[in-house]
Amino acid sequence: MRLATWNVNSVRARLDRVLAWIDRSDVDVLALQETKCKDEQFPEQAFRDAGYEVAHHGLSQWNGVALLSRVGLEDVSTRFSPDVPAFGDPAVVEARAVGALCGGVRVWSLYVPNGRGLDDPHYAYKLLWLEELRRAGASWLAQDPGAQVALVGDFNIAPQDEDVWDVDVFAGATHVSEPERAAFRGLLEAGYADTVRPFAPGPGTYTYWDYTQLRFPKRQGMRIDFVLGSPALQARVTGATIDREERKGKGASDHAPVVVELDPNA
DNA sequence: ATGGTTGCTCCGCAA
Repeated sequence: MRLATWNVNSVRARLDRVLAWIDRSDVDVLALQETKCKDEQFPEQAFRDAGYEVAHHGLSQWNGVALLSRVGLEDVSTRFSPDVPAFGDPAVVEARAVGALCGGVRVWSLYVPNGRGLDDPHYAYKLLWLEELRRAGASWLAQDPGAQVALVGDFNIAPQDEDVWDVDVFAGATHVSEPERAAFRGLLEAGYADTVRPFAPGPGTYTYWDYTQLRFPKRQGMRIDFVLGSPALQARVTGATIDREERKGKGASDHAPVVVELDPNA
């Protein structure tokens, strides 16, 4: 079974490219982030025609997450906890998570808040959101240590110095701050491992390149998209790739798809 | 040449 995550940065602007990528990547489950549309605007039929069941959660032109699966899509939820932090006035739980049982794996497509700046209210919100995710993730494994759970998506955190092209450039910025990295470590300590890094080690291995400043051709990126797996899921991982090719050319998302191969017999 | 983006929606904001 092939499981992938991809921040597509608008599913409508990139539909042809997403369909083409699905076709050649042969994924069974694809988690999308930043679909940038409401449910009624999501091109559900195009993915159904490609053979996938669809769960989308979008409330506005911002955020938006989806799961596509051709190995079953059951028990869909848009809240990983009853206490997912809300943001704004009025406070709203944003469209940043959708989970479902796909082929025996509980998959969560996650779009972690950006944070914007260390003194921005979005930064505190980001840390709260991550802490609630950690709490929820830990509780699932406390209930069932053998659960196959995948927390996948755009975490908007570069956990290690080598996950950015020049750590000095990010001094005082989000994505690399110690509280964010501690929040990410909290997920690891709860039992979820980075299933991709062993197969795609750094330095210089990234999943995102800013559109500006010619970051992609200069190979100046960030590793901020992850497939975190529970122990039972980790045991099934036989390989992983970051599809850097997909970042090339006209009309590319600023993020590359991240793919994990799972042993079907485990 | 010292810059060089994209998507949404409406001309600013978010990333």
